[in-house]
Amino acid sequence: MRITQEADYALRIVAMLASREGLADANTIADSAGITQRFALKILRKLVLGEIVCSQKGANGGYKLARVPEEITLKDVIELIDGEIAISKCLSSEHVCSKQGENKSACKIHLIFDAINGDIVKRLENITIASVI
Amino acid sequence: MRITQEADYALRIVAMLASREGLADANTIADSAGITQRFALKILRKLVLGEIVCSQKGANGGYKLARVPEEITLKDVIELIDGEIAISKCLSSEHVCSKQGENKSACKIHLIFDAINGDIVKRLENITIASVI
DNA sequence: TCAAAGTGTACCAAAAAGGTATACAATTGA
DNA sequence: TCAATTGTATACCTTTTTGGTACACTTTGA
Repeated sequence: MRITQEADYALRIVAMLASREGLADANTIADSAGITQRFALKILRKLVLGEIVCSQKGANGGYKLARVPEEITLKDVIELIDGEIAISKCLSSEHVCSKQGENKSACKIHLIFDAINGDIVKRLENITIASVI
Repeated sequence: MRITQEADYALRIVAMLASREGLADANTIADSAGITQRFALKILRKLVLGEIVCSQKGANGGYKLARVPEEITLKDVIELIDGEIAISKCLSSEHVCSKQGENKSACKIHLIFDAINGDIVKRLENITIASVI
C-alpha cells in the first residue's frame, strides 16, 4: 500500500480537529499540521467529500469532524486519501494479475500477500481517532 | 512499503529456480516469469549481488540458487529488490520525521505504523521459498 | 457590500516504478 | 583458437505516483 504523506497529514488534521471544540479554519489547521494553507485545503476537501469532516462556508467558517472520533478509524482516513489499501499492485481490485489466471487461488505468493494485507486492513479498522489523541 | 512488481518477479524467479535442478539461463528464466530477457537480467543481477542466486558465465552458463530454498525468506528477496520494508515514509531509517522530535516515541500514529510494520516484516521473515513452491 | 472564509478545476515538478539500450567480459566447445 | 553463448556494468528512457501550487470562483456574516 504505502501510506502516503498526504494520508499522514490527513490523520494529523483529523486528530487535531478531534482534540478541540468548535470550528477551525484552514490556516489554523495548516499551521498545526506544518503544511501550507493551499495543501491543507486540498486535503480538507477530500475529507469533506469523504464525510469525515464537515465545513462551514463564509466568514467565520471553518471545519469540524462530521462524526465523533470514536467512529472514525485510521482505515477510513487512509483509504479516503490513498485509495484501497494494497501492499502489492496485484492485490488492488482494479488490477488484473497475469499470474492469477481464471481463479484467485492460482498464485501462492499472492495468497500470502492477500492474507497479510487483510490483517493490516483489519488492524487499521480497529484503531479509532479517539484512541490516538 | 509497497511490494513492487520487480520484487514480485524476483520471488517468482527464485521460486522457479528452487523448483528445478541445475542451471537455468536468462532466456528460460525470462520466459517462465513472462518478462523480457533484459529485464530478467536486471533482476538476476540484483539477486546475484545479494547472494541469493549464483551465476555461471560463458557458454552453457546460467543461474541457480546460492542457498537451499529453506534458507531463503520472502523478506530476503523483497528487501533486496525494494529496500527496507516501510509502510510509511516516516518509518524508513533514512527519513527524518518532522513529527518525531528528538525521540522516536513522540508520535502516536507513527508508533502504531511501526508496530504494524514490524509484524509484516516478521511474517515475511518466517515464510521461506521452500514453503511456496 | 465587502472581506473573510471555503470550492472546484487544473496545472506543475520531482521522485519512483518499470523497463530498454549499449557496450563489454568471461567461458567453452567445435 | 575463435566465434558463439552467456553473464556484467552502466546508463538511459518513459510512465505513473506523489506532493504540491495557482487561479478563478462561491458563500456568508458583520
